[in-house]
Amino acid sequence: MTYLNVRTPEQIRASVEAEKRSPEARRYDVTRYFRPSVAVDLVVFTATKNQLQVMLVERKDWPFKGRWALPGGFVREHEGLMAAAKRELEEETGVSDVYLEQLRAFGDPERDPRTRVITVAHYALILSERLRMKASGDAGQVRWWSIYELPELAFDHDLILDLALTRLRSQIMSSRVAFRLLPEKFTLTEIQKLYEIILGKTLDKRNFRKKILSAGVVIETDETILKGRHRPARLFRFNPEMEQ
Amino acid sequence: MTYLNVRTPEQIRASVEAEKRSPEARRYDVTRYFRPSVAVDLVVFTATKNQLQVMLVERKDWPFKGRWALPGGFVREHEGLMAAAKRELEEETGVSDVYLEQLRAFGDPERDPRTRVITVAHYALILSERLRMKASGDAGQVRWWSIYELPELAFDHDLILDLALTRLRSQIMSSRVAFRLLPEKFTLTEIQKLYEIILGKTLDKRNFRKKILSAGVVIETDETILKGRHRPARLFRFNPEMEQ
DNA sequence: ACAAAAGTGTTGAGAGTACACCCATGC
DNA sequence: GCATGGGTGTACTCTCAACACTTTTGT
Repeated sequence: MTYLNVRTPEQIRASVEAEKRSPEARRYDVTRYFRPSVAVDLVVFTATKNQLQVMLVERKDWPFKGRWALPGGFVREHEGLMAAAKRELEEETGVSDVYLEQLRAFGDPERDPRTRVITVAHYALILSERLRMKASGDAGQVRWWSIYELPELAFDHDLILDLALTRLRSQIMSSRVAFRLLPEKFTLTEIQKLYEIILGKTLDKRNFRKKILSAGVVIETDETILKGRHRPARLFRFNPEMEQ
Repeated sequence: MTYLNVRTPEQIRASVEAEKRSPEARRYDVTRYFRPSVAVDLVVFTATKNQLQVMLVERKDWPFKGRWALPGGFVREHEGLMAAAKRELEEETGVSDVYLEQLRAFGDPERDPRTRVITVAHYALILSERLRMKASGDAGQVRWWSIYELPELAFDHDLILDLALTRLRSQIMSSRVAFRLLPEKFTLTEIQKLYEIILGKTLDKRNFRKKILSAGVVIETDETILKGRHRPARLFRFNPEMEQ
């Protein structure tokens, strides 16, 4: 969309500094309006044990003692939404470079019984092997739950999870996000298993391979891997040119 | 997604009332965290004069005097995000039942030079004939702009508009949103013109008709309309069963 | 030799695309 | 009768889905 004039971060920052100290600033004080708390919540998916799993934390704080919820927390004053989500995820898991994408904001006035909290939901994909989960802050235990055997969730987190799952499934076939859930080198059967876990249905082996290979998203390596008394499988890696 | 347990609004409200007055409430006061201002912004599209047009308001308030921006405003204390967007749109245009959908939240800490404002962007589709735009509140003039001849926009509204346009174009072929931009009865040529305006390219008449008719989204009426010295056109109406 | 997963092609159906002429009307 | 937009069908290509047997290894 080249016909839209997008201001650079430098231009924005310059105007901020120039205008913030203007004598007119006080007259138009927007902070007089109602200000809600703003949080970020994360739907963190991983695929293990033939199940698509989602990360939940057990809340210890009032009024949720013992209820499970999505990891998340409040946005800080000088922090973007994505940055807040990244920080919360790292605090909870110790992992820093993950695939993160915003879903949308949830702002029902009664979604949080404590006070008005608007939350911006994100979803993340993560290799479970990289994880070393730790409890932190107000949160108690952190663990993976199969999406087919979920506990009752706090707030409107069931709605958020539902949306995240729908989004993940609709993106998986048309984009390359699934490769965020795979190690550097993998077999075609491993990718297929992953797709089957995410979509919740079996796929035809020949059609799947044809599609993956003709899409050019994987590159054949000259390595094979042997996992049992049968023919060894060829290893592939993701084609970095297909990042889009 | 039947395996997710979604709480009903009644259940949520009940727990709110039960828990809000608990003696523990004060100990876990979440309002001690930083609270930004939260706004909703609207990308309102219409199609007229062979152009896709977007509604912009001229700001009179500091520090934007004379700059154009998307219509929008702050979310109130007991108001959902969609409700806030609807209210702002009605204040600005007098029109109440429009198609509205959330895009996503924009929260760059420096997107607003006055203070930290997180905005939840929405897009709307509206029949321009129904409009009676009025200036209101802090806003000056309101008018339609062709998406191909836009002024420089305030804030990050160029980014938001860009996203809305991309979303509209990708939804138009797979969903029924386009019919929100048409009167009750219309000719097939009128729909085609609308699609061409939105997508910014010409379409093949025979293929377009084949697709629209076989999708079952329109119902033939027994009326025709005569607009010039040529064969009269058949009028169709939207099939309400295809709402999805 | 056999168990177990890896690997490999063809066919039919449906969707999308390209393309050109007759029809009904007002003037 | 002619100008103007309304209305119609066919052929090709490409994508998707269904479907079964051979290969390579360890034991």
